[in-house]
Amino acid sequence: MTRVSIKNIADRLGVSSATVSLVLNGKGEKLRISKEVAEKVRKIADELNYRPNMAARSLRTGKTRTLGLIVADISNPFFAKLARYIENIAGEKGYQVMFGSSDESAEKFGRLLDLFIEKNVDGIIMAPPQNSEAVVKGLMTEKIPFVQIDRGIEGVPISSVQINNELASYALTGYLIEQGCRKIAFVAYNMGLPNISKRCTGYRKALRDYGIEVNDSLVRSASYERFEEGINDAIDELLDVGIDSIVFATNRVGIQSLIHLKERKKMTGLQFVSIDYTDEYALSDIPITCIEQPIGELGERALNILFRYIDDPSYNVIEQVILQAKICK
Amino acid sequence: MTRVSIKNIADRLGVSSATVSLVLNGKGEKLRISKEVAEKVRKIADELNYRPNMAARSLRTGKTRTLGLIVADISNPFFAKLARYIENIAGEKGYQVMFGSSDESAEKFGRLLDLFIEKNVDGIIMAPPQNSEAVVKGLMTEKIPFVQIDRGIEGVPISSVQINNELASYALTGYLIEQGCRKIAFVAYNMGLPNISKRCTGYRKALRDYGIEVNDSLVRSASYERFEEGINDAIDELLDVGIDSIVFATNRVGIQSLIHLKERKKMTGLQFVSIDYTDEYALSDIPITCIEQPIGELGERALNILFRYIDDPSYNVIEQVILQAKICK
DNA sequence: CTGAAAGCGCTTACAG
DNA sequence: CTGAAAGCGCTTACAG
Repeated sequence: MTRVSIKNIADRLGVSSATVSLVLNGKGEKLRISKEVAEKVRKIADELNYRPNMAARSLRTGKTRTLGLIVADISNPFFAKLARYIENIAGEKGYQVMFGSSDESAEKFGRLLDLFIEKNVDGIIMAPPQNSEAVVKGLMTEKIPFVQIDRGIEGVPISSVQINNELASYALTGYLIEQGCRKIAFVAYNMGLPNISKRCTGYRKALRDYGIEVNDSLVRSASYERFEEGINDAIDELLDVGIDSIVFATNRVGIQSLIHLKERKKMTGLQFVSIDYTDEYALSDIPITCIEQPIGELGERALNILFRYIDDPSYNVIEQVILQAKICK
Repeated sequence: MTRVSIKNIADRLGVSSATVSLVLNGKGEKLRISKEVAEKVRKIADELNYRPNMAARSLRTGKTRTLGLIVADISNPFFAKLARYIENIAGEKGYQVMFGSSDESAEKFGRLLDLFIEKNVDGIIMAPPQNSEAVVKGLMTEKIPFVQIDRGIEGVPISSVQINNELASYALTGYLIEQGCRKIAFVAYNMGLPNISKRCTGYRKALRDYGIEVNDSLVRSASYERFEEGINDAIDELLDVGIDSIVFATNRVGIQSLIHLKERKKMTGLQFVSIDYTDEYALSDIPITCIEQPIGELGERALNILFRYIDDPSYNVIEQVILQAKICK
């Protein structure tokens, strides 16, 4: 049983497929198709359970009503929540979302980009990994609109939506200092990512501004690929060096660090702050001060920009949005 | 600058577009296109940065190399992880994934299904919500293959992959009883979902088998729509009734319950078990015994079945897979 | 070894 | 008010 097409409906009614198409696309009124014909078309389309074939429509119109979303890892709660917001907003406009996880690999990222382009997505939201400058710049020569989220390639005019990473980290570090901490560690992953590196800058700046010397051995980073071991090693080494507090660059970093500290029974006497808030922190007995990212607003802003590009191909203003993220206790 | 097509390449080389298509699809050898021509085609395709237009290919072949995934909520860690496994396995076979969240609403679920069908996805993985029997049965008349995951419409022959929900719950409840608990509560959401209802059955059965009377006032359920309030109310009421332990039907239920209990400072003296393991539990100070779902295997099994349907349209065996999930401490 | 042609299902200017 | 026709970019049997 093959799917019913516009032509099937047209044949059944003895009208042309153009008529059917116009009616079904709500352009019947404007192009003065008679009410009776329109009614018959709609009725039979309904009866036959007609579903438009988007491949055909896309081929004709060049539009797919599909967006591509490339994150580092869809199973990371931050990106999962972001995906959900994006799905909702896109859905309201009649768009579906295709997703892909880059695992912070520029190669994988590039492959996903190619696939999404081949599938003619109307626009792309992406968190570009390290070393993806060339790939992203290449994308600029395609006609497909895109917006960066959570991070942005440095020094390149591409729209992006992110939080004020430096200030977030600065505020958290300052908070620790005011609590009396002096041996403050900074734990992160993939330090080359622009957002992470800014978080590190904010940490360093806060120390300097408060007259505390920056000790590079207190700045640790795991790699994405060997994440758990990397974090565990970092924590072990920091404990050896001697610290009184830690700034976690992301929730994933914080959770793994706390899990390891708990296993080693070394939670006491340390203070923690973290960028990102998660339920894990709420349930943990260690008080931890967080910067909660406005994930909904990140998604909304990014999609607003993207849809503006999509809806008006002549619109070429670059918007780099930086949201302020505040400490929540 | 419009995208380069097969025809552009053909014109450039003075060959037919058929030749180009064959070469680019690796069928040049078999259909004996000369090595020289093939080489030239590949070279120029590369130079011009040719990208196939999938809309055109799909229209012709009827295939999109895209799968649809419908979960309850992509931001729920269980589904987010599932999505990641599905993405990986699909990706290896050259498929992309489009996702949608039903919010446990049959209407929304039906709409997502329609959209995915119109977009010609090659197959669908789905966690059907309550009251979606009619919609799912309707899908059976379409030619598009699909597999249920995490749950399955009861009494209908459709492939599904899920854990042994009843046994999981039975084991957890039995564990509590053996620890000496007698006033054991069961907290869930949307009790009408087949997987949740089975978890409840397992709980009841364990109590009976151990000779403990089932007290219906200890069985509580929140709705998906008013989740937090529902759980909080359930916990409050249970505390009033008096309990010594709780079986959490899912991690989301468990986390919200624990957050509320913690706020009310009522953690002590209670024992907890939960279906699903999460980092939240690991970091919480309350010992909690879990059934960890084999999410990777769920995804892998579901995709294996789905791809078998996709790759061989004549294959029509229905597979209902039930994985055993064991207690992990 | 390669080309000409049909056709997938739609949309849209054009003609009447 | 409606139809005939072209064309989006591909693939694939067919012919030579």
